[in-house]
Amino acid sequence: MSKRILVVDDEYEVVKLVRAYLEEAGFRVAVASDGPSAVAQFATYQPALVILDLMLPGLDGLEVARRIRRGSEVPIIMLTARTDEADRVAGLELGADDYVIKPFSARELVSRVRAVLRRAEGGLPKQKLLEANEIRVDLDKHEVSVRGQVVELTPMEFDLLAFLMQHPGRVFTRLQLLEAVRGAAYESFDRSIDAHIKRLRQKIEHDPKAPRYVLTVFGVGYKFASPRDQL
Amino acid sequence: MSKRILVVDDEYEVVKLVRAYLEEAGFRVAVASDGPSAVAQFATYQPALVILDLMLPGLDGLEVARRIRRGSEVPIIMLTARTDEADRVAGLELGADDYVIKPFSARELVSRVRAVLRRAEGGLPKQKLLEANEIRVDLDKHEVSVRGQVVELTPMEFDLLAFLMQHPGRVFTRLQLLEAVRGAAYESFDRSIDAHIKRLRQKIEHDPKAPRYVLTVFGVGYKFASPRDQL
DNA sequence: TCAGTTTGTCACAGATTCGCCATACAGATT
DNA sequence: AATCTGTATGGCGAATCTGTGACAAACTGA
Repeated sequence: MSKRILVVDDEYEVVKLVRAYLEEAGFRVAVASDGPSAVAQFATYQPALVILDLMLPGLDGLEVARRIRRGSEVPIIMLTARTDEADRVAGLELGADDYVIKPFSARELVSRVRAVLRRAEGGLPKQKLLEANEIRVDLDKHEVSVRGQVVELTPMEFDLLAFLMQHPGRVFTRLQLLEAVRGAAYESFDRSIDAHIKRLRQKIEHDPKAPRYVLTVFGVGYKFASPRDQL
Repeated sequence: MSKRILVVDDEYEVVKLVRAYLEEAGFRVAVASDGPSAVAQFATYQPALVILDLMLPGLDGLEVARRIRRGSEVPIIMLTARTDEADRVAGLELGADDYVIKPFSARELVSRVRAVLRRAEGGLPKQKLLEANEIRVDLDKHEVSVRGQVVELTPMEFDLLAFLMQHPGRVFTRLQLLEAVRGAAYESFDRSIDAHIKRLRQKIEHDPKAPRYVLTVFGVGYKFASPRDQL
């Protein structure tokens, strides 16, 4: 009972490669090369997962995602261009389960497919709401609130907070944070993280001078307070 | 215990730059400028990762990759020209783990190297929790607790403790400890270790005067008590 | 284009940690 | 016991790390 996967991309070479890898990994694969046929294929083929290029002729990739989401909770992995921050955010807002930045390695793609499927069938309801005491992050709505008050964060601030909250207690170096939030292609010095942390604290901490959530680990980096710490 | 990386490229300037960045990032680097010597170097040097230019004189880069793959699962990062979609795809088919498009930023390359290595070794479950009786060290959270009580350590103290606990029972000289904790070429008086040990004991030992965990080996150095000793 | 955001960088102040010294203590050697 | 070598400790200035405000650059959306 191998799983079915729908691959939507208009570059023949990419499709061929991805298909080969996925089939080798034991999946059954269907392919669509444009938006309308993707939607059609999805309806008839009922895949367990969709891999979707955001750049499509005809119907835009985001639009395809929207239509699929309209009637299904199927996991979606987005393929995006390296630079396209805006698309990435938009994709996540639509509930993409993961995204892979082009150019990607086929190996990596397969391992992400496995990871996403594992998560999906693990019965774990997708974690789209991060909470810690009085702070709430809604990944779907891309919205943060503190004590019920909605707080406006910049993309960088939001990504930082979301990432840290997904690993409470764990310490990350500035480089790790840059990489997590900006991908491998970042071009800035790691101290720029300090500035973002500062701005973030000013927006979500009650007393930014004595932070309770976004904590500094001297000589290492930053972490989100683990539940115990917040007491 | 820094990782070895093999860089294969025929452009001297590129190699020089990449090597400088990688070494600064703490890797050891070997270089080859053509296919045959790349294969030879790979065999003798046994790197943890290979960075491979697809455009090589003599033996083609793809061929090099094929030969390396024949006997090894070592991660490979390909360097490709921007335009060459076909090569890119071919490279991935051979199981390259990532590829970087020329011209690339050296910084990006380094961070991709880190990412690929992290993924590669991520497979093996690594010991991220060190325990000994009542002392617990969580490497991820960068947190130490004694009898459930969290203890604040400075970076030096934390690194020392973590290192010693990873080799319980084994004795290290002060110089070895300095090197392990501060990296190879570190100049400082090895007696400074004494001070760190002292402060460490005061934080984690029940009776710092009669330590049970961080033990002195007279005339040699220090060790973490082996399980037997702690009884 | 232009105004308003967002982000990156710099410089400096404040906080923390480290290296090292002087000295006291402990273990080895005769 | 006397002596010598090695280790522990307290403390202080130097070195390192972080927080912050200011400003410039990059980016967005009208």
